[in-house]
Amino acid sequence: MCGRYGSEISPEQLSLLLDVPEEQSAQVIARYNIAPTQEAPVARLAASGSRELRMLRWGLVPSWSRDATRAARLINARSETVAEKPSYRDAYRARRCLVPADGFYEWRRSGRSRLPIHFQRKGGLPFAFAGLWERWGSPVDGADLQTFTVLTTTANELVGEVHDRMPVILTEGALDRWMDPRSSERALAGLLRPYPASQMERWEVSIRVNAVGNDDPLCRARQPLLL
DNA sequence: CCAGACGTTGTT
DNA sequence: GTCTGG
DNA sequence: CCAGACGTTGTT
DNA sequence: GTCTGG
Repeated sequence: MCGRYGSEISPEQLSLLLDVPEEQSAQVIARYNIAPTQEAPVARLAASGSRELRMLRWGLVPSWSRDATRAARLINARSETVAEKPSYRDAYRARRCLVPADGFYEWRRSGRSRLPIHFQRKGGLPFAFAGLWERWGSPVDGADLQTFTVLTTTANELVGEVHDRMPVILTEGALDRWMDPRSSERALAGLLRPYPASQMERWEVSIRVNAVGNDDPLCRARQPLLL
């Protein structure tokens, strides 16, 4: 699965990767420990028909939710069932998005402790998670909350040694196909595959990434072997 | 008909 | 909002 | 995902 | 153990 990630991508790279205006990507800062309930940049189709980059909250809240308090639960959507699940199916049809990143964390349980491992494309190349976004308006106070979730699939061999699920990573042509409103459901399903293990790398990092308040390059620094 | 769920993960 | 269970 | 709270009263 | 907040 994917419950934390990082995005150290320059505005130029972001605009190139996502096809969004530079005046929007220029506002985005590098992050090393993005956690559920926090705001993060997401590329989506604007009303004009072109793409826009907007800050949305991680943790999808379905439009029919009574309240937004359980949002932090829906940080991931299983790609195998996303087209049918009531919480996701409308967004899957009409509100797919791209979540820029250049790495993510998985935790290995060792007794009582949880040891984080950083995963990235070889060389740290940027990519996008396949995402969905949703709009929720409180009937009471007129709030307009916009949220997103990250799709997951079966883990590849590299991630599988830690967890059986991993986020869906999109690169190159897959980004446009994911975002194309005309893509068939069959075509979309074909994109929701594990990214090849041969094109990824991983290493252990410090448990300082466990605390959401730590958000700096040290979060992804290689952890020297400790006794 | 109304009431209640609607999700993922991990662990047992 | 929509579906399932009672 | 992990960390931290999980309760009430009264006082500052 | 379970829920909420970040």
